Amino acid sequence: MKYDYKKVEAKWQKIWDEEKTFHAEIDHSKPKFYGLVEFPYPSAAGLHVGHPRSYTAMDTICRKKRLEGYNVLYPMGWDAFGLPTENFAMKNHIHPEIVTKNNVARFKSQLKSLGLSFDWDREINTTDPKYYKWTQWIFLQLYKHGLAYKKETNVNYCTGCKVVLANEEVVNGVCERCGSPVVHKVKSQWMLKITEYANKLIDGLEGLDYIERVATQQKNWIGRSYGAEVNFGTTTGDTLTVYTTRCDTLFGATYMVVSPEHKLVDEWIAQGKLKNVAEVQAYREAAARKSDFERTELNKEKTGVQLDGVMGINPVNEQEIPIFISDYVLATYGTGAIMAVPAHDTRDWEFAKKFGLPIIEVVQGKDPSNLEKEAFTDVATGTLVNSGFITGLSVKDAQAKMIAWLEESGKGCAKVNYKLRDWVFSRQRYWGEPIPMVYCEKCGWQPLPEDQLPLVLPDITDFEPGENGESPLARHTDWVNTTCPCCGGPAKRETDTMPQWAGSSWYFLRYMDPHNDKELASKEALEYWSPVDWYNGGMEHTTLHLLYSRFWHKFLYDIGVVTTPEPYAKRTSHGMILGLNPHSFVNLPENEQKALVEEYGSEEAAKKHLVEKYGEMADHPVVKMSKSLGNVVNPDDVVDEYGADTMRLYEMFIGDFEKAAPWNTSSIKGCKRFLDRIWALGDKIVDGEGYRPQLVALFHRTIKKVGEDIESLKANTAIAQLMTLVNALYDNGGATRDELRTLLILMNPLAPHITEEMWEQAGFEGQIAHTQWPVYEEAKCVESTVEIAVLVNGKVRARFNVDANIEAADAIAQAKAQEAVAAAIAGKTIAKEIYVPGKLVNLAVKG
RNA sequence: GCCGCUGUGGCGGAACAGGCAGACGCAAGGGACUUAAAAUCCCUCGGUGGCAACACCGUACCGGUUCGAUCCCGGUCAGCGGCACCA
Repeated sequence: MKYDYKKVEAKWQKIWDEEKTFHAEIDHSKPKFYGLVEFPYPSAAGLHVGHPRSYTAMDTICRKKRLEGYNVLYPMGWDAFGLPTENFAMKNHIHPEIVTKNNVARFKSQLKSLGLSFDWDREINTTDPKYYKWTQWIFLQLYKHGLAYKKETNVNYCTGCKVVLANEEVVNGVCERCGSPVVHKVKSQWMLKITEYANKLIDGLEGLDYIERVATQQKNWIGRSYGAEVNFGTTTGDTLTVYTTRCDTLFGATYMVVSPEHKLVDEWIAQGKLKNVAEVQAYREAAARKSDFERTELNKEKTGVQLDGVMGINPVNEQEIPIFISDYVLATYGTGAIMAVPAHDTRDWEFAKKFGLPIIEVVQGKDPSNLEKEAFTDVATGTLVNSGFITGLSVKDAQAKMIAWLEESGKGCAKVNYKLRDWVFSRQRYWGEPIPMVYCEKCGWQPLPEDQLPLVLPDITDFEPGENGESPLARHTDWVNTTCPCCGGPAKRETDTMPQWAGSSWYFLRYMDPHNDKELASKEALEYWSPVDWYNGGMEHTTLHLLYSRFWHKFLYDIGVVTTPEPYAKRTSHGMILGLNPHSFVNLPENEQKALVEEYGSEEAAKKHLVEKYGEMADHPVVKMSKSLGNVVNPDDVVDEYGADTMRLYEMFIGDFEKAAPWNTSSIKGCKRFLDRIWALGDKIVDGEGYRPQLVALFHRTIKKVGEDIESLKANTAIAQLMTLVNALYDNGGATRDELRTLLILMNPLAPHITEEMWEQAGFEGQIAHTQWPVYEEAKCVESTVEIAVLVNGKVRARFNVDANIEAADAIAQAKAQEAVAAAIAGKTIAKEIYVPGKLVNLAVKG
C-alpha cells in the first residue's frame, strides 16, 4: 500500500495536539532539558525554508531527549513588534495588531504542519500587554539601578522618508528602503548602560559551551584592550589625557591629535588661545557634516588642522610637541585624544608623512631604514631604543616599567577600554513597547509606578511618523498628557517606544512560567528550568540579540530576580539555506548555455555578458533566496508535495549544519524515496527474534552513531547511517519485528509521523513518543571477522579476512603470506612492520 | 588593514584521535518491468591507459615531519563571514 503522508501527518498532528503529548510540567523526578530556538518575527511573507533548519534540528534533539527520559521544555513564540509590520500596516491601512494576529496564525499553522514538538501551551507573544508588562518592568528596574538614562545623541535621519532609522536600517550610508541619504540629527534618546557589563560579558563567556566563532565574535565586538592613560601637559597649563595601548613608545610621540569634538578645543577657542580659529572651526564643521558613507570610505586620506598657539608637553621628556585636530581620532573611544607615534602606528605614520612631522624610532626592528616605507608595528620582536629608562627592554617589559613609572609619578595609570557603546534604546515608532517614563517640568523624568503596568499602547490609526522624526504617539495628546507620579502635577509621557531587541532579551524566561501575572516567572520555575541547556540560532544575532539578552540576564541576576549568572549554557549556530541563482551561467538549462556560448563566442564571454546584464551576483551560482530573483522556496509547497517528514529529513540531510547550504529540489527526492522504502519494510516482516546474527553489529553501531550524531548536530551522517541500515535490511529480505521496532524508534526524532503510524500498524504497544531510546553495547558494535588491508610502502597490495581478535604477530605473518604481498616484498628488506588492529598491516621495505 | 572560517568527484557532502580517500544521497549513463510515461528494481559512475586482471596519478598549490598525511608543521594562492581609523 502506498504511503498517504497527508492523511497520516494530519492524524498524528491532531493526536499530539489533543493529547498534549509535548506539554512540559515541572517534575523533580526527572532530569530537565530546556532546548531553545530563536522565536521568529512573524512577517507577512510567512515561513521561509531557513526557519525549519534550526527548529527541526532542535526538535530532533528534544524528541530524542524525551525518549531518553528527560523532562523536555521546547517552547515557541512570536517576536512580533517591529518596523516591517508597522510599514505593512501603514501601506494597507490595517492596524498592526491585526497584521500581527494574521501573521502569527499563518506562521503557527505552518509550524504545526511540520510536526514540531513545541509545547504550545507556553506560546508567548511580545506584543501581548501581559507579556510586555514585564518588558516594561525590567526597564524600570534598569532605570532604578542607574542603567537607563537619557542622553542627547546623534541619530540616523532619512531625508526621504523623514524618519529616524535604526542603525541596522542604514546600509552604506543610505536608507535601506528608499535609498535617500541619511544624515545625523541630535536627539534625546534613552540609553542602556551595557558598557557597565562589558567586563562581565567577556569574562562570563569562560566556562560556557558556546561554539568558538560566537564567543570570539562577542569578544571582538566588546573589544576589551589593556593600556594606559597618560596625562600630557600643555603650554596653556591644561592637562590633555590620552589613551594608549603602547605606552612603551612614549618617547617616540612626536605630536598629538584630538577629535574634532574634543572639549579642550572649545575651551581654547573661548579663551582666545588659538591663532587659527577660523580654520579650526571650518574643519570641525566639515567633520560634523560628513555622512556615514564618507566616514566609512576605504583608504581615506588623512586630514587635519594644527591647533596653532598650543603645544603639548610629553611627560617623559618634557618635550613640546604640536597638537592637531583630525577626524581619524574618534570622540567616543578612550579620551578622544591620542599621542601619535608615527614610527610604530600605521595611521600616525600616514598622517606624519602627509604633514611632514618627525618620525622617531623607539622600537627597533630588523631594518630601521624601512621606517621610510612603513611603520614598524610588531610587538613580539622589537627592542626599545632611544627611550631613556626603558631602552633595551622588550616591548612587554617596557610597558610594565612605564606603567609603574606613570603611576608612581602621578602622570598616568593603567586603563582598560572597550569598543562596546551604550545601547540606544529609543525608537520613534508606534509598534513597540511604550517606555514607561513620565516627564514633569518640576520633578524631571519619573518612572511610572509599577502598579500602573502595563502601559498599554493607545489604539490609534495614524502610524506615520511626525515631521522631524517624532513618534506618532506624540500627536495623541490625550495619551501623552498625564499626571506626575511624584508631585501629581501635569506631566507628559515618553512617546518613544522600545527597539525590537527589548522583547527578545528575556523571552526564554517567560517560557518557564508564561501565565504568571505576579512576576515575570516564579522562583520555582526559574530554579527548575534555568539555564537554557541549549540555544541554537543564527550567527547574525551574535553581537546584538545574544549580547543584549546576556546583559539583561546578568542584570536580573545581580538584582536577585533570576537564579543563574548566564542565560544559555550552550549556544550553537546553523548556516543559512541559500537558493540557486537563476542568472548564473552554470544554473542555466543546457540549451540556453549553448545558445549563449554560440552568441558570444565562448563560455567566458557568455559569463561576462551575464555579469553585465545582471550585475556581479551573476557570478555566484548560490545566493540568498530573494523575491526579486524568484528563487524563494516556500515550505508549504514542499510539505504539500512531499510531506512534512520528507521536508524535515531533507533539512537535516542537506549538509553540514553549521555551513550555508543551497536548497536543491531534486535532492529532496532521495529523502522521499528513503521514507517510502522504510514504509515498504512494514510489509516485509521476516521470522526471527531480536537482531539476526549478520545484523547485530550493524544495529549496535547504528544505535550508537544515530544517538551521538543527533546530539552533535550531525543529523546528516545519522541519516546516512540509517540509510545504510535500511539497505542492509533489504539485502537480507526485510526486517524481524524487533529490528523494525528499533529502526522505528531511531527514525522517530527525524520523521515522527511515518514512524508512529508504522508503529501502530505493526501493533507495538502505545506510541513511540512514550517509549524508550534503545541501548547499544560497545562490545557488540564490532564484527567478529574483519577485513585487513595489507599495504607495502603505503600502497594496498592485498586484503584478507580474519578473526577480529587476531594477535599482531599472526596478522603480520598472514599478511606476508598473501600472494601479491609476497611478490612485492620478495628480495627486499623489511624495515618496519605496523599492525593497526582490525584495519591494516603496513610493511615498510627497502632495496 | 585586523579577527575568524573554509578549500575533497558533475553536485550536496563522508572519513574516530595520523591508518584502505570519496560513506550516504543527488544528477548522469546503461539495462529490466511497462502499449507508454511515472514509480520501482539491477548495473556503472574521481582521472588517464588497458578487452581485462591491473598500472599510474589524485583531497587548492609548494615544501617538511612520519612506516603512513585530506588530517600535523612552514609557506603560497583562492573563496566566505565579522569588525573596520577603537590609538
